[in-house]
Order: sequence, then C-alpha cells, then structure tokens
Amino acid sequence: MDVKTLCLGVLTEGDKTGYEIKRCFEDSFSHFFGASFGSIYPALAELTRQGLVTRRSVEQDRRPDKKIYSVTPEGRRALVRELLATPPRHKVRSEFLVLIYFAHLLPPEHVARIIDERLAQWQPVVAEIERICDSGICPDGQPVTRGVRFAAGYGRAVLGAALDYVRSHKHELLREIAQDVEPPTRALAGAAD
Amino acid sequence: MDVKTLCLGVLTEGDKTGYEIKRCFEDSFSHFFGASFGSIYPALAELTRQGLVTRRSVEQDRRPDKKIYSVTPEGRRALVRELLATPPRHKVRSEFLVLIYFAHLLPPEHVARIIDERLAQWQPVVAEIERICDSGICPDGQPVTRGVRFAAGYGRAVLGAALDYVRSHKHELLREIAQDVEPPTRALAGAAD
DNA sequence: AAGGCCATGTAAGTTGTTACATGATTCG
DNA sequence: CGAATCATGTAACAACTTACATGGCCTT
Repeated sequence: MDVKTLCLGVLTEGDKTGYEIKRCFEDSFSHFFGASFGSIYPALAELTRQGLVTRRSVEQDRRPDKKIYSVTPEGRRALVRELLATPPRHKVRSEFLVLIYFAHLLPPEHVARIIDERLAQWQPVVAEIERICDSGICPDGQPVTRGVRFAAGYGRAVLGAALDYVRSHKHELLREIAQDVEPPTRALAGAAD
Repeated sequence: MDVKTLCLGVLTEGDKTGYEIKRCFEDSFSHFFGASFGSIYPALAELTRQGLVTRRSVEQDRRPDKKIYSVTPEGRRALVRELLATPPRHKVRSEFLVLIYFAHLLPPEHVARIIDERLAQWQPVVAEIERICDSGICPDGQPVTRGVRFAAGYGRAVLGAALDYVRSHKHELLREIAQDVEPPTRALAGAAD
C-alpha cells in the first residue's frame, strides 16, 4: 500500500489540502502509518493526473495558494479496488527494541534514557487515541466510522499494554544489566565463564 | 539502524552464517524487525570489507561453501558505537489497520478474511515468543540475556493484547459494517443519508 | 529574535524488497 | 513430483525520508 491510496482514503472523509492530510495522518494514523510531505505532495499530483481526485486552488494572501482536493467517483472505485488488492501486512520496525535486545552492551544510564524517551513519545499518541475512543470524534470534528473506532481501540489496547509492560519492567532490566557492567572490583565469587 | 548493525549484534552471540542470521531474525526478531537475504548478504560483505567481521569458508559437498562470520574486537567497538548513536525509534506500518480503518468501504466477508488472516499470522510468532519467555532459551540453544527476555516479554504483552482485542471485537465490527453494506431491500426506516 | 504554524513543492539519497541465478537433498 | 531446507549472491526497482527552496504571520 502506498501513500496515494491513503490520501484517497482520507479524502473520502472530506475534502482536504495536502497539509491537512498530513495532520490527519499524524492525528489518526500515527500509531500504524507514517507519511511525510515528500511523499504526500507527489502522491496528490499523481492522483490528480490520473483523474482520481480534482483540485481547486484557493488564493491566500502572502502564502502559496491552498489546493483543496476532492475524490472523484472514479477515485472512489479505484480506492476500493486498491484496498481489495492490498495484502493485510503488519510490520513493526523498532530500533527501540533492538537497542533493548542488546541492552547488556550499553551503559545502564543510556538504557534508562532510551526507555524514558520512548515512554515520552508514546504518551501523546495514546492521549489522542484515547480522546478518539472516548469522544468518538475525529480531530477534524467528524464522528468516527466503525473501522476508525476499531483501529483506535486496537491502538489503545496495544499501546496501553506496551506502556504497562515497559513501565513495570524497566527497573528490573536496569538492575540486571547494572550487574553486568559493574567493574569486577567487589567481584562476587561464582562468575561462571 | 541498518541491517549491518543487526548482523554485528547477533554475531556477538556466536558465529553464524548468513543463512543462520536470517533464521535468527525470524525466530527472535520477527516481531520488531525484518530483513531478507537481499540485505543480509551485502551487509556481511560490507562488514567484512570494513574489518568488523572475519569469515572462514567451510567446504560442503554439492552446495556453496558455508561462510561463517565472527565479530572482531574492532567490530564489537563499532557495534557499541553504533548502538549508542541509534535513536530509539519505533514504527508500525500496518496495511492491516489501514484496511480496518476503511472497513466500511469493503464487503464484510472480505474484512472477516483479513482479520482471520492476521490472527493466523500472529499465532506462530506469539508461540515462539512464549517459548522464549517460558524456557529462557533462544532457538539456537543459548540462554537469553536480560534484554532478550525484556524484548520477548514485551512481545508477549503486546501481541497478546492485540490478539485479545482483535478476537473480542471482530464480530462487533463485522455486525456494524454489515448494516452499511446491506442493500436497501428490507430498508429499515431512518437510514439518515 | 527565534521558533512554530501555515503552505507547497523538488531532488538527491538511503534502504530495503523482489526476483533472478544455481543446485543437491529430503520429506511427504 | 512438488515443496521445503540448505546456501550464497546480484541487480533492478520501489518507496520513502531528508534536506532544500520560499516566505509571511504570530507567539514567546
């Protein structure tokens, strides 16, 4: 699945500019998808070329014209076709967990910092998901569809579990690796190997 | 973080061939990292060129020489340096959740199939993680380090939550979207737009 | 004054995937 | 007989990220 399909998808919920689509991704998709301007703008250009969206320019004073995109009926059909053909993959790429995996090679303070940083980055994401779950309202003010509610509920369950796990096992991990790194000054007997 | 660093990392746990490294990724890393031969072999070639690993060839009858890689002391230093410089990101890219997000545009049977497929793909991953958690033994027979245990515990907690959530909300979602798609034959009154 | 928000877009570079190329052995 | 396992490697391609280019307004 590429950014084009995603753009088409969010545009079925209402007309938007490229900038707003980016916001939308950050608000509602951040826990399972990411896209930057560098991929969104070219995607919109291509969709326009293919006739799957139309755009109208809105003049603004002292900044580039705003370009508002709308899905065409053809675009809707293409979206459904694309969704039907998309294999339902699910990939996690976590340098965080890789780092944890090799925690015994790193200074405990560094590991502690890594964990705290991760916790801090997850928090606003969880907060936004929780807001969507509880209010049933998207950031743009529209009520959520069933799928959005499911995805948000999933996010809450999974991120909640992640936060709980990391918070409750952080100190245990830190204690354990502290022993590894500790210089052999007070060397307790029995260090096998 | 690139595949080179990962290879360096798993090689600190013991000498391996490229093929075994791939297995290792599948067994222990699959829930947070992925890499194919197309990236592993070039990575090992580059590490060798940089002097961060050495390799010895083992002749085999009727198949390509096995090439066993070992980390050099220089490689260990490079690994730590690399790990210390790695920002602890954590990204999920889930076409599965995107599809769910737009579930209201798809036939309910299709959504049901998607969900079942995902559940089926998660199961062996969870099983392997659970095995690591419970036995404390890596697939290659080595006892796990603290970090590995933490990562495995994380995987169990998070994948467990994902499975629970998806299993217990599947029918609710399906019921809800079935109403959308239902043709207006028996049209119940009150279908607001 | 610095930085964030609004607003669009391009180009170079990174990184990895897929498919290909080769080939014997073993299991069902 | 087909598929999986063992074993390595290359090359074309896809896709996205980062940095750059532009520029005013508003808040701290």
